[in-house]
Amino acid sequence: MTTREGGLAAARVTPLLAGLPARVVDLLLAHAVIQVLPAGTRLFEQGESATHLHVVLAGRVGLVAEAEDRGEAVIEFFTTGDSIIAPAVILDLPYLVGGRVVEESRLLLVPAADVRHLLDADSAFARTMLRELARHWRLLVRQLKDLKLRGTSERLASYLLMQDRQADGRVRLREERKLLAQRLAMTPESLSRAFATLRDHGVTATGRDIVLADVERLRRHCGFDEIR
Amino acid sequence: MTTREGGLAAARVTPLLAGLPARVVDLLLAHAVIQVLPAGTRLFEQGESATHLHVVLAGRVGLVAEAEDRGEAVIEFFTTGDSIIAPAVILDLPYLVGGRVVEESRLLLVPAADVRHLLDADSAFARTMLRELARHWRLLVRQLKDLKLRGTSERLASYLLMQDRQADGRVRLREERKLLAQRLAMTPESLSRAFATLRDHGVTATGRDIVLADVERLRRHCGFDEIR
DNA sequence: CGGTTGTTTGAGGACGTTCAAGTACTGTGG
DNA sequence: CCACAGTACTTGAACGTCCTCAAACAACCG
Repeated sequence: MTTREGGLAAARVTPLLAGLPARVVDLLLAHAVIQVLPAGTRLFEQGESATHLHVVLAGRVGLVAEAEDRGEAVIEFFTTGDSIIAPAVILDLPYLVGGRVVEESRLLLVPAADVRHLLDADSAFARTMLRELARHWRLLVRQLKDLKLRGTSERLASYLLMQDRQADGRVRLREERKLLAQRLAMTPESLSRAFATLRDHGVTATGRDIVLADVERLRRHCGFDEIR
Repeated sequence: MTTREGGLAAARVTPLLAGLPARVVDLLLAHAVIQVLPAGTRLFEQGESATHLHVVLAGRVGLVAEAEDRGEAVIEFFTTGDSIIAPAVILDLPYLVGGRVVEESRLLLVPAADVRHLLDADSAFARTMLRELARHWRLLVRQLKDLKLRGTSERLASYLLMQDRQADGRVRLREERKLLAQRLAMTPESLSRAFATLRDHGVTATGRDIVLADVERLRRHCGFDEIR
């Protein structure tokens, strides 16, 4: 499904484009395409050369790593406002990971060459992208900390606390548990047991709705980082 | 130990600064400082607010995560030409990780405010930084793949292959094994056993000098990614 | 040369995976 | 609206990997 004009107007309010001069945005959108894709769609595969910058306008996508005989692992999920695989586009290198639609999503696809050109030509765009990359860099570092320092139930707790943006103790999982398990570097079985463990720490799960009754306790359980 | 002028001249040939107009470099170096620091020096701690961009002019530094009762983990090592913790500086957020000197190093410290100012003012600098961040982003993604998809000896193999820049099968470890173990998310004991396992795959270790007799075999052992 | 620190090896145990059932959802057609 | 199929999730038991603890050995440094 491919729309132009109509959808492109909506793309202009994306954090990535919002602050930019109209002239620049026009150049970026000149050859851009909007796609609305169902869950499960494979956007690109690792090893392919970077053809487009993908911007998530709505929905949820995941970056997926695979190795022979070792199955798949989710590197990270991205949502509304995130641009993904910018590094491959910037460096003009093949994708290190594959892209998968986790939940029906509306995506903006900007040709890689256009992105590279505008990054050079427009410093406001470069600045915005820089901040975006810096933010994502910290996401990955936080995840590495979790993997290297914490066990399964602690990683789950850390993830849930992270998702609780409003800090009201209510989290809605936007991915199926199999994928969440792959993101958290454990099997679905271990994820299930991790949830069981967290029940003793005030976490109740009803389907995809999670309630964190005692956020403070959870933080203590996983040694949560205040640092955003 | 703090030097100015003399050392600052040498800093101009750093990849980060080399391609930039002299006027910009002058601004960056105006309040910058060069420090030569011995192994073990703690550069900054996680949670502190970002005061300086650190550029490694020579030597080796590590980013270290710590959590109570869980010890320390090395997120990544950086060497000559790398700038570290740029994300914290760019976003003006506290460091997510601590900085440690792994091997005596010469560092360039640029005040965070100067960096942010120049990032806004000079698009060439922004572009350089963007590429640097993109490169580092891919380093972290590669590491996440290793952690999520591979076992101990495979992670070690992957690391050794990565260090073998000239692809001649000769690697010199630039960090003590305890730190390498922390970077690879395993104990020193497990690292030792991982080396033992790799002996059967043509890896001989004499102190810090490693010889990879059969690179092809090693790649197969760990499902090595060609993707740079 | 003795003390300190780093590395290896072994034994036992914890955590997480695998394999195998069983239970609960979800959506579809009758 | 219910029956049913297919999928997702949970639970249990056995296993394996990696960690912990402990000791021996090697390397380094004053």
